[in-house]
Amino acid sequence: MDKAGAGAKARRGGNGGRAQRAAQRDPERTRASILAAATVEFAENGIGGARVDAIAERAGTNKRMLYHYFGDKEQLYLAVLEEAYIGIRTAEKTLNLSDLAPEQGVAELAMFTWKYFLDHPEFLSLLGTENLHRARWLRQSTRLKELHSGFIDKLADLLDRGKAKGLFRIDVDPLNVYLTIAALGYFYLSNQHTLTTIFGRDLMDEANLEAWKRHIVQVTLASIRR
Amino acid sequence: MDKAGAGAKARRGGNGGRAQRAAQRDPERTRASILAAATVEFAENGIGGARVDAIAERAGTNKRMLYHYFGDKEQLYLAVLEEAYIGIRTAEKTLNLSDLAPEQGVAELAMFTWKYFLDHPEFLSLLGTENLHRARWLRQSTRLKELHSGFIDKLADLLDRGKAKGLFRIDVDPLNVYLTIAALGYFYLSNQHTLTTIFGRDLMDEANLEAWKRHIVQVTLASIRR
DNA sequence: CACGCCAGTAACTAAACGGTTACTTTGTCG
DNA sequence: CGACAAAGTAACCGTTTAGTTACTGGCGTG
Repeated sequence: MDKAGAGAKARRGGNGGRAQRAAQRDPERTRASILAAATVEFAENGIGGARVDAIAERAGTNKRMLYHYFGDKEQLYLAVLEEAYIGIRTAEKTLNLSDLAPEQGVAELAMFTWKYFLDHPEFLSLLGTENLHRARWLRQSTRLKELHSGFIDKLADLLDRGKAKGLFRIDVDPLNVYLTIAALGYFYLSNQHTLTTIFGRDLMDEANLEAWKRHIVQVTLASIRR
Repeated sequence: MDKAGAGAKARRGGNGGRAQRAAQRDPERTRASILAAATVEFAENGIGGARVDAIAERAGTNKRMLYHYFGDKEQLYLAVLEEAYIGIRTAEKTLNLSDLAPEQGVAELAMFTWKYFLDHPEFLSLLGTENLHRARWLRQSTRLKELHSGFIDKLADLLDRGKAKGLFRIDVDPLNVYLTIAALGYFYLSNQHTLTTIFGRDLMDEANLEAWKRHIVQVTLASIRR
């Protein structure tokens, strides 16, 4: 219907200044919009509840294209999962901990993780789905195996500096610190619906979100200080 | 095949000593075995991935009985969820915190929660499924709404005693303490597969499990002490 | 400038799925 | 005993689902 409307995506660069209006035919855009639609569908319904037809419709295309670009439902899911992990790994790189004082650095890491989880509920949901299936797709993905988190090494340096200054206990384990931060953020957000129902407190209220962020920082720091 | 073998379930009590061998026809047992099979199936596959035929087969019966006792797939799922919540609430009652010293009590609560999660992976999985669907069935269940956790009140008393003795900070919030304990246990276990894959450490190794239990206690206490 | 290739469409298919029907078996109670 | 109710079975049904086929239309290249 509104084919002309949107993007004005130009394929400038690389091909000698041939700036021309985007065609109705645009493989990159089609592929991207299928991926975006699939991310929503898989995040909302899990892998068993996701519908291929729904993805195609949401993407504004049809099933044939979906199979053309991604092979089948499972490979599409894998592409979604890979993109989600690439997203957080990319974001992680923007965080520079090496310039900060140890306590400040841990606080920044905690707040960064919290904000990322808060801004990307689909990532949390996909993690949940992937764990339900015992990381079946994650394990099978060569791309993702290479893409390990840089956090742990950075965090280890930060903690070492804190230990040297006598701020942190010497037996503090970097992975445990990261797991602590991730656990506090993940559980609060991913289980918000059952928790809100049972405890009758709206966890997504602005004030409560802010309080929990401070709680994560406080708990993390309290657990590593001498 | 082995119909005669197992249960020797007797319907003693309440019916005037009429102790007789369990018949092949046993509504209670059939219902229970459907429920048990459904718990496994829903926990393993989520609601969208669970198969009614698989449940019937696993239960050693057929679909007609499943529909006879539970109505439809969604009501069966609700029954499974209700039973899971009843399970943890029942277990909670065995825990007596009022006789313990404040720090000891918090430690007991943390270890109890950890052990319950560790022993009941299906409960964690069902929680995940329920949250994926925004607590749709939990909210709709009148039975579960009445069944709120007794923990928070008990914990509040315990914390108050600790505050009076000058052990805990006065601004400590009972729900936050419980969320902290639950978060640390839930995340570690429910995300074990992706975490193990990415960080290359077997989180379910006996030594690591024990270390994480101590970690939960330590973190929780460190976060509430003055 | 036409030819081949790739993006895109819509209608189709076979299998799987949730749910039902028609029927048999077993235990209970007047 | 016999009749009624509830437990149990298996075959069946209509719909939904993942995946495919047969086709159309636009774009770059030789």
